[in-house]
Amino acid sequence: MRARMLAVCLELFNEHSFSSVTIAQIALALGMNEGHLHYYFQTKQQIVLALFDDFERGAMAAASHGLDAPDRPGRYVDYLQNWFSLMWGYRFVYRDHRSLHRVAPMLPQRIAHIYQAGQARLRLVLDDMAAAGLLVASSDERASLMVNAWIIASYWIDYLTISRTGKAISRADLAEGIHQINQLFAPYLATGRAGAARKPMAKEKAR
Amino acid sequence: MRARMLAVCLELFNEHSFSSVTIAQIALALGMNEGHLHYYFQTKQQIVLALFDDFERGAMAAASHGLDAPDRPGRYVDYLQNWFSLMWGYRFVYRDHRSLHRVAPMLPQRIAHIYQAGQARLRLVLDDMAAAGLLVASSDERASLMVNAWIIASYWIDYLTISRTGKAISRADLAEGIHQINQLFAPYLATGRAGAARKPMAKEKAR
DNA sequence: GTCTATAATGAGATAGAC
DNA sequence: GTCTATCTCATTATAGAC
Repeated sequence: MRARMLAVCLELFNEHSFSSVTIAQIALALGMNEGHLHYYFQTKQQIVLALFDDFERGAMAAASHGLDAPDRPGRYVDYLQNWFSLMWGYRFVYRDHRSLHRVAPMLPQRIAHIYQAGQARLRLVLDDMAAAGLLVASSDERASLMVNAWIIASYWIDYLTISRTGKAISRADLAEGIHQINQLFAPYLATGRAGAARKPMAKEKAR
Repeated sequence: MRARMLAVCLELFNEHSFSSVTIAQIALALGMNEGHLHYYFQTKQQIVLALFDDFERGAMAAASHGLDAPDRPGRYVDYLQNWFSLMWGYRFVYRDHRSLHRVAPMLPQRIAHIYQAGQARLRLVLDDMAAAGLLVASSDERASLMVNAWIIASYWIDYLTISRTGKAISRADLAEGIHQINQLFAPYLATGRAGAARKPMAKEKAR
């Protein structure tokens, strides 16, 4: 039962927003009484914390995805898609983190922690790629790339939502975001259209 | 009087957030009575609309900044700093646009419009730079660069705020954001450290 | 113009019958 | 477990005296 309730809440929060979805609306969607909902979750905070636990687990898993197979080809693509997929599934966390903050003041710290862990892992992926000769970028360049990639990925959905006012966006629109990230890396890729034009210099060492 | 009130509101909204700052707090900061505040602005919507008008004007001005002197050296730097400065001055608009939406449902459209206009102008700047030989990037590459630059710029403050939980961020932290944008363009710059490594190919035409 | 009530909402949460 | 009724609380907005 709890699982179904959380699934419905996730759906509603993602589709609308955390603050605009009231307990009454959740109860309605569940076909249960408003008061009865409090039988399972006393407060709205408990709902959001339960959902956030799932998100946190997913984020940690996505961040570590493929760390065991550093030089598998296509790992980079998998990694990106995995990450975008998670962000789509829990887009309310990104979009509404300020209203979440209001009802669950401990979340910002946990979000910051996820950011740190995720960015550290992403950095490792880039370092691996550099070591494998797939990416030609200095340590500083990799640092900038990592931050820029992180920002574009994290805010892609929000950016799209604002740009296309009115029109709803779908999971399919993530592809465009992935394309933007690819374009970010293109100049540094050892293979590929744009990267071909850039010859690594002697002073640029992989590590 | 209205001007002073708006200045105080802007300050409060930027510092805290639109939704968490109540009419009572605004009145307190102004040293006036809560009821009396409604004498100047009947609703909170009117306050936010007045502030948004200013932001909109600023945004349009910043977007057009230097369009008349296409090839002035340093124009690019000016443009960026101007834009970041505006975003800092009205950061509550970026940060709290969802709560603004709630009280002023017409804002999303106006924000989308500003995005469109701003992005179109930014695209012109990049085209100018390409035409002047400062930027070596195909039309597609410029399109991607524009979007990525827009996203990084628009969300830099939010990104920092989340990353550095607890610690307040200041106007000085914008420099780092500008650095990230510069790094984004670096591989495509005809001059500059990273760009030096990238030789333009014959098939890459400026336009 | 300025203030003191006070109304009007809208939401989350609780008590207690069944 | 499920429902009805109610409480509390914050916040915006209004009415009207001065």
